[in-house]
Amino acid sequence: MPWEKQFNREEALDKAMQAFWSRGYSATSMQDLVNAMGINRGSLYATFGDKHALFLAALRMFDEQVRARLLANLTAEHSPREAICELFRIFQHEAAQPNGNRGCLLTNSALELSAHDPEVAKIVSEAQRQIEGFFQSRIEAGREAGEIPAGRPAPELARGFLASLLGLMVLIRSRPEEGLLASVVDEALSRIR
Amino acid sequence: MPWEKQFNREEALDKAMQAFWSRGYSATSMQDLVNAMGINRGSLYATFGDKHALFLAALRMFDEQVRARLLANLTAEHSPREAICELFRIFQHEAAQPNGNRGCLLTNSALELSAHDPEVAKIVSEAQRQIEGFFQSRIEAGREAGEIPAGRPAPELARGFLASLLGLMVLIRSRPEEGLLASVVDEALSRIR
DNA sequence: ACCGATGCGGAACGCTCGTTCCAAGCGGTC
DNA sequence: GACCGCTTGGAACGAGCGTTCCGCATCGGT
Repeated sequence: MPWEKQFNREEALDKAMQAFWSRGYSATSMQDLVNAMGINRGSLYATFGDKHALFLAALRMFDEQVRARLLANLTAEHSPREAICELFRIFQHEAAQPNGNRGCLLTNSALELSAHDPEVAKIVSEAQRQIEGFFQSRIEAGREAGEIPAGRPAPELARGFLASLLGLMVLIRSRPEEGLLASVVDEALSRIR
Repeated sequence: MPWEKQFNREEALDKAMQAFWSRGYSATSMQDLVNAMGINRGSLYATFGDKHALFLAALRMFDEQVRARLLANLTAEHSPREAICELFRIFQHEAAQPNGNRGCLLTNSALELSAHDPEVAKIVSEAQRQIEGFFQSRIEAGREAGEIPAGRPAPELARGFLASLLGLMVLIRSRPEEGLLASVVDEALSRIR
C-alpha cells in the first residue's frame, strides 16, 4: 500500500537515535540504520536526507525528548536539592540495567564529533549550558529555601556538578562498576549536604 | 636504500598516536595514517599489523608516554596536594594552547570504543584505575603530612576527582571556554583546601 | 476506466575503505 | 658474482560505504 507512509516518522527517528546512541556516528552504517529503523532506503533518504542530517535530527530528538524532558520533570516534581540528587541517581541506577551502559548520546557525540563538526558542537554545547543552568538554578532555589547550605558560589558549584555528571557518563560507558559509580555520585552530592 | 628501515618505529607510532588523538579511530583512515606517519603502506602493515593493532599500539604508547609519565613526574616533583592541583592545572592551561582541545586519547577512546572493544576497554579501565590510585595515594599522603584537611574518605574523594577530571576532558574537547574550565578546576580543588 | 502522485523495494553506482601483493633496489653472505 | 633477505613504492583487490535511481503497486481524483 505505497500511497501513504507505512511508518511513523517519530518512531523511525527514535530507532535511529537508539542505534547512534549505542554505536556512535561513524560505526553505525546506513545499512545498520535501514535494519534498525525498519524502513526502506529510499524512504529514509526522502524523509531525513543524508546520514549527517539524520544524525542531527536524532541528536536534536535526544536533546528534546531525553535531556530537556528529564530536567523539566525533575524541576517540576522534586524540591531543588532532591532534583539534583535524583538526576545523579537516575544515571547511577540506569547503568545497572541491561543496555544501560550507553551513557548519553550528547556526551558521546561531544567527544566523537564536536571538535570537527560545528553543527554537532553547537547542539552539544547548548545542551551543556542548559544542564549547567539547571544546576545553578536548583542550587540557588535550594539555598533560598534553606535546603542547601551556603558554600562556594552557585555558578562555580554548578559547573563542578556539570563536570562530575559528564565524568559519570564517561565511566558509565567505560567502567560500569556499581561501587565506582556509587562513590562518584555520593561524593558529588556531598557538596550540597 | 631498501635494505634497512628508513624510519624510526617510535617516531612513526607517535605520529599515528597524534592522528588518532585528534580525529578518533573510525574517522582516521589508513590513507590518513600513511600520510601522517610518512611511511609506506607496506612498511606500515609489516611493522604494526592492521589498523586495529596499530591503534592499540598507539593507545598503549599514550598510556605509557603521556599518562603514566605525567603521574610519575607529578608524584616525584610536587608535594601530594600540589601534585593534584598541578594535574588539573596542566590540562586547564593546555586547553588554551593551539591544538590543545584534543583532550585525552584514553578518554576519547573510552566513549568511542570501550563499549564494543574489549581490548580497548581493558587498557582504558586500567588507566582509569591508575589515575584513581594516584588521587587516593596523594590524598592519603597529603593528609598524613597535614597538607590536606580531613573530610570524606580518601577512596571516595579519589573517585570524585577521577570523575571531575574525565568531565574536564569532555569539556576541553567540546566547550574549551577559559572561564568554564577554570571554574571546574577551582571547584574540584576546593575539596582539598 | 484512466491518470497523476506517492511511497515501496531493491538493484546499482561510484567511491573509499582496509588490506594484499609484487616488482624493483640494495647490502651482506658464501 | 650469484643468491638471499629485507624494505620500498605503488598498483590492485574485494568489500562495504553512502547515495541515487527506477520500475512497480496502489491510492484519490476525474
